This record gives sequence, C-alpha cells and structure tokens, in this order.
Amino acid sequence: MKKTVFTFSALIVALLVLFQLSKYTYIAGDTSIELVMAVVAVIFLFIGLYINRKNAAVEPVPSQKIDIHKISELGISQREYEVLVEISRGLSNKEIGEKLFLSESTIKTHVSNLLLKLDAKRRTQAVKKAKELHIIIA
Amino acid sequence: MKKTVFTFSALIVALLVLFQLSKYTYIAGDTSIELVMAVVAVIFLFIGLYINRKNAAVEPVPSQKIDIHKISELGISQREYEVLVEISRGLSNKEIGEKLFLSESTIKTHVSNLLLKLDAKRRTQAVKKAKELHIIIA
DNA sequence: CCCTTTTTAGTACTTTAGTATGAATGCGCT
DNA sequence: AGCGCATTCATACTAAAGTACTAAAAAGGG
Repeated sequence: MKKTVFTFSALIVALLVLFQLSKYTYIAGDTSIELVMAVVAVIFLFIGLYINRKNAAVEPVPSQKIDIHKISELGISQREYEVLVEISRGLSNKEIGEKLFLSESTIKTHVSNLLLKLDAKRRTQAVKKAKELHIIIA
Repeated sequence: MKKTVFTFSALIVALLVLFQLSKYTYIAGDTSIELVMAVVAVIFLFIGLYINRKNAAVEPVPSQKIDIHKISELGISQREYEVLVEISRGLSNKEIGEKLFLSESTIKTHVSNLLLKLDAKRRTQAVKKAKELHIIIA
C-alpha cells in the first residue's frame, strides 16, 4: 500500500516537472514539440518498466524456504532433522550412519521417531510430507 | 527475439502516430500541449507495464515441467512411470499394486527395472534422481 | 502373421527397513 | 543433586524392499 502511494506521488511530480519544462521550451522556441514528446514517452516507458520489475521480483521469492518454526512445533530434534535430510537424499540407514559417524541402530531409532512425528508409515512418505510442510527443500 | 522486434516496431509506430497527432492539434490550436503530453505519458506508462508483465509471466513457468523426452531416453515405459509416480507419493509396493490393480510381485518387477534405468540403489534415491532429471514434479 | 517389447506374475532368496524394548551417557535447568 | 530430554547403542523380531530368474499373455509394428 505504501509502495503504491509513493509510486503515484512520484508520477504526479514527474508530470508537473515535464509540464513546466514544456512551457519553457515553448517560450524559448528553440526545441521542437516532437523532441519533448519523445523524452516524455521514453521516461514514462521506463517508469512503467520499473514499477512492474519491483512487483515481479517480490513474487517468486517465497517459493522455497525451510519453516524452522514447524520443525520445533513437531518436536523434531537437530539430529533427527539431519537424518531426515539424508533420507531425502536417498541414503540408506547404513550410509547415513557412516556419514554422521553413528551406528545403524541409532539411525533406526531416529528414523522411527521421525516417522511418528511426521505421521508417516515409510521413509518415502516422510520425505513427501516434510516437503509439503516446507521442512526440507525440494 | 521475435517478441522484442515486434515490441519495438509497435513503439516506433506509436511514436509516429503521436507526432502526427501533436502537429494537428498544434495547428488547430484548440488543444493544449499539456493534454497531449499527459496522453503520451499515460500511453507509454501502460506500454512499459505491459512489456514487463509479459516478461514476468514467462519467467516463473519453466521452474517445474516434466521432461517427456528424457523419460523415453531412459527407456522408461508407461507402466514403470506410473509406478515411479506412486513411489514418489510415498506408497508401498502393496499399496501401489492395489491402486493399479496389480500384484505386488509385478510392482517389484517394475521397481527393479526403474532402479536399473535410473541408476539408483533404493526407491528414495530413485525419487531424488527423477526429480533432478525433471521426470516427476516436486 | 511374425517378431519385439511390454506387461504381468510367480518362486526363492538376500538385504533393508521398521518396531519394541531396554539401557547408558551427557547436558541444561531448578 | 535430581529431573527431563536428547543422544547413543544393542538385541530380537517382523515387515517391507529388492534381486535373480523364469515364463506367459498382450500389445504394437513391420
């Protein structure tokens, strides 16, 4: 809302300035009306481009972002989250254990807790749900 | 490229038309220069808005799109692809069989072939790779 | 009609995954 | 010190997942 007010204010100011400018050149008579018109056209073309660039740049940003609040809301701990990320990368329990320097049984414990907290029956379902909840990136 | 040429052609035509219009109003003397200027400003402002709306609308589209060419390139059949999609939804082999009215052993056959064609060791890894190859949507 | 590919399904087996339970350690907080 | 919680690990299962092979309809193209 603030942005819209500012934009229109800037437009009005620009118009007034150009009006004054056109009057001076008219009196002086050394500049053609066509040239002034062309300048006005170019300036407002770029103003139009600028307005939409701002609007377009804001929109596509919130497509991907991890929701830290939801992670703690589900009671998922740091270690469990690390395991969840590795699951989404397609690693087996043994491989995750080797990567995090933990035994396979520890990973199994974390996975079981994750399945409970994410209300999933399988690790594939857990990955799908975690992505839907924006806990992990696509 | 074609779009850019068309846009600039339209701009040049619009400018020429406005030049002619400004001359007629100047001769007639019944219209102020300020009014013509305002019309020019508004028209080009909207042209600027229109150009960027088109550009902004095109950009976010190619973020997600299934690559049909790659599917046939990897030799993945229709049935195998259906199974792949259900795997990414977190279903078990038995559940996929029930959904597609097939036996679990048939699903296992499809899954094994998918893992070979996607060069994956596990179904979770197959899902990850399929997403990276834009074969399935996120 | 023949040939190839796809789709289906089975058996038998190995390997992961997941559950249940118990237990030890460490860390922060009161 | 005592409590709760996170983290770690183990054993013993059950349940899926995945492999290897075989085989037979069904579909599609030449």
